[in-house]
Amino acid sequence: MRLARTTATCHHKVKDERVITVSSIFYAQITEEFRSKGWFRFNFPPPLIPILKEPMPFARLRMHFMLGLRSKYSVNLYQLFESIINQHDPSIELSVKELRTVMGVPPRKLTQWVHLWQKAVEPALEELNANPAGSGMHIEHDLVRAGRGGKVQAIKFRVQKANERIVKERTIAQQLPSRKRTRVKANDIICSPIGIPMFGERVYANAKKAAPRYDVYALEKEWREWITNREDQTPITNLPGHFISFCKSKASRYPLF
DNA sequence: CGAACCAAGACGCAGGACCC
DNA sequence: GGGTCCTGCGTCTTGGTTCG
Repeated sequence: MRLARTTATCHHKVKDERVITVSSIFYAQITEEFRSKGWFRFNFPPPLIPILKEPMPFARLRMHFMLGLRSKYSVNLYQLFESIINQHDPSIELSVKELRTVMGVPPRKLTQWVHLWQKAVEPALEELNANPAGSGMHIEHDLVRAGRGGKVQAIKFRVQKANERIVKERTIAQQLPSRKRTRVKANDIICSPIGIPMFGERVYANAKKAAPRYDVYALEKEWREWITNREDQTPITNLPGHFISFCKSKASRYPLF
């Protein structure tokens, strides 16, 4: 319940137009019977789905490492670097103003470059580079100068994965099943707490087509009981397809008019 | 509960070097 | 020559923790 009340605010673009989306992170609807059996069914709000499907804004953070960082500026820079490290070109150039925003420097604080550098940027880079095994990365930088005195205009960061991270990611990639062998689409199954997984909206939509006028959720309950109690416990490779066939068979034998 | 302590963060200054 | 940077140092503020 608490999670369902958590809201997300996303700044993104829709057809070259800047949009702010404010939404709950998911909504939940479940019968008392399913709840008593330990099932939890949730759906993502429609405005959030295209945002969640876009992988670029997301990064996998190492929380144990992040929590050990001493400076708030180290934390913010670490999040930035994790967001670009998997890109083809894992580098980013930020103006001083953008750097201040990214690092979360309050307005009218560290206004001189020397202070920003000495007290925020340099200590943060040193902290992240001091433990490449923990951060999983190594960061290099170049200062972009211009004008009299060579005033710093921008800073370019280049992020490299640490060797341990490269080896680990290769190992994980080798352990993943081949995509060609994956018959069930990811959208078809929402979560799998125990036993038979719950289905996504696409499966229910197809089930409604297969069994018009039927309550597909009641059919699902019937199907799950049958699956659980059947004598022949041969594994079913395509559960969503099996459920839809069950609905189709039921509707053809007992059509509702 | 309040004082003492500590670390992080913020800011200032001096002197020298560099760039336009 | 003026503007800016860097290094090094010191001081102050703030927030959190520890201890009596």
